[in-house]
Amino acid sequence: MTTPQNFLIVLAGPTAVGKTTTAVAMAKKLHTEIVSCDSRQFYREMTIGTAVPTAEELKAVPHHFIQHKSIADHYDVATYTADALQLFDSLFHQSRFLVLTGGSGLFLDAVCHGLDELPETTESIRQQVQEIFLTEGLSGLQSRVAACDPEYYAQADIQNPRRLQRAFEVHLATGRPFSSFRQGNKNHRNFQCVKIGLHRDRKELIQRIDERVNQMMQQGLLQEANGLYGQRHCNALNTVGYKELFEYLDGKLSLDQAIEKIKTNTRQYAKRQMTWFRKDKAYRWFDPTDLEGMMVFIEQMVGERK
RNA sequence: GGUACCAUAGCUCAGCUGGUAGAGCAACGGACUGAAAAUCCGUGUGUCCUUGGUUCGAUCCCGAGUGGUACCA
Repeated sequence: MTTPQNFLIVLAGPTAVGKTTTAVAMAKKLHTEIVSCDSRQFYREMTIGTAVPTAEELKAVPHHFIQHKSIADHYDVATYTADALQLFDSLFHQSRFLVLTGGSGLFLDAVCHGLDELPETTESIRQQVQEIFLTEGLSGLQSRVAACDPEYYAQADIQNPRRLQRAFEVHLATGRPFSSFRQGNKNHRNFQCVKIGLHRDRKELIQRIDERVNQMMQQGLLQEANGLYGQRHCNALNTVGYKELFEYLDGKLSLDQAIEKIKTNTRQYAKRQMTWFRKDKAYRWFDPTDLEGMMVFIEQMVGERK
C-alpha cells in the first residue's frame, strides 16, 4: 500500500506564547491552511478579549473555526471534533499538511485521539441536574452518582460538581452508568499528529500576558464587554477578560482591580494549560522564534513515516 | 518638634498579657472524556523590624533605636 500519509501539525502552548504568529509562518512554509482549536475564538461576538488573529493574519493564510459560532449557540468538544474531522477530509486533498493550533488541551486531544461515543443529553436533563446542585449542593450530586454509578464514583473527582453533573446527566439520558461508556479507546485517525509545543520562560510569558492585557484595554475591551453585558450569563462569556469586566460593570471591582484580575487569571490559565500539555510526552518543545527547528522536526517525523 | 497607634508569609491581616506562628488572596504542583479561557484537588514558602533587658523560655512583657500612619503644633 502506498497511500500518502497526511500530517496534522499540532501547535500548542499557553496563552500569549505566540501561537498565532508561529502558525501563520509555518502554514506559509507548508503551503497550507490553519485550523483553530481555541474554544473561545469560535465565537463571533468576542474579538478583542480572545486575541483572534488580525485581519492581515487571516488574509495571509486561510483560517478555519474562527468566529464561526455565536455565544448563544451550544457548542462542545464532540461537535467541534466532528466538524474538524469533516473539514480535514477536504483539506487533506489539497495538502498533506495541516496546522492545528490553539490552547484548549481537551479539544486538541479530542481531535488527535478521539472521545468515547456518548449519546446526546437534552437541555431539560441538564437543567434538572443543575437544579439538584442548586438545591441540594454537592452532596446531592454525590449521593446520586454513588447510587447510579459506584464505579465512576470510586475514581472520579467527587469534589468537582461538573464531573458529577455530567455523569448523572448521562445516566438520566441513557439509564446506563456513565462509566460504561468510558472505554478510553483511542479512535483511529487517518492522519499522523506531529505535536509541537511552544514554550517561553515564566518571566517572559508573564510580561507578554501583562502587555497583551494592557493592549486589549487600549483596543476597547471594556466597550466590547459592555456590549455583551446583557448576555453575560452565556457560558461562552465565562471567560477571562470578560468576567472580570462584568464585575467592574456590576460595581464589585474598580477598573484597575478588574484589569489586575484579568492579568492574574490569565497567568493561572496559562499555568493550567502547561500542566495539561506537559503530561503528553509526545510534544516536542520549541522557542516560538525557532521556526527552523520546528521544520526540521517535522521533516524528521515525515521521514520516519515514509 | 510633641502625642498616639502600628511593624508577623509576596500582599491584606489573625495570634488568649509568655511555650519559636496561622487565615484569605497570590505563588507553586496536580487533575481533567460533550460547560474546558470552564471546573476541581493538593502544598506554608517566615531573622514574627533591630537591639538591650526580665524570664527556665519572648512574636507576646519592659527600655532604646529605626521605619510608617494619624492627630496636635
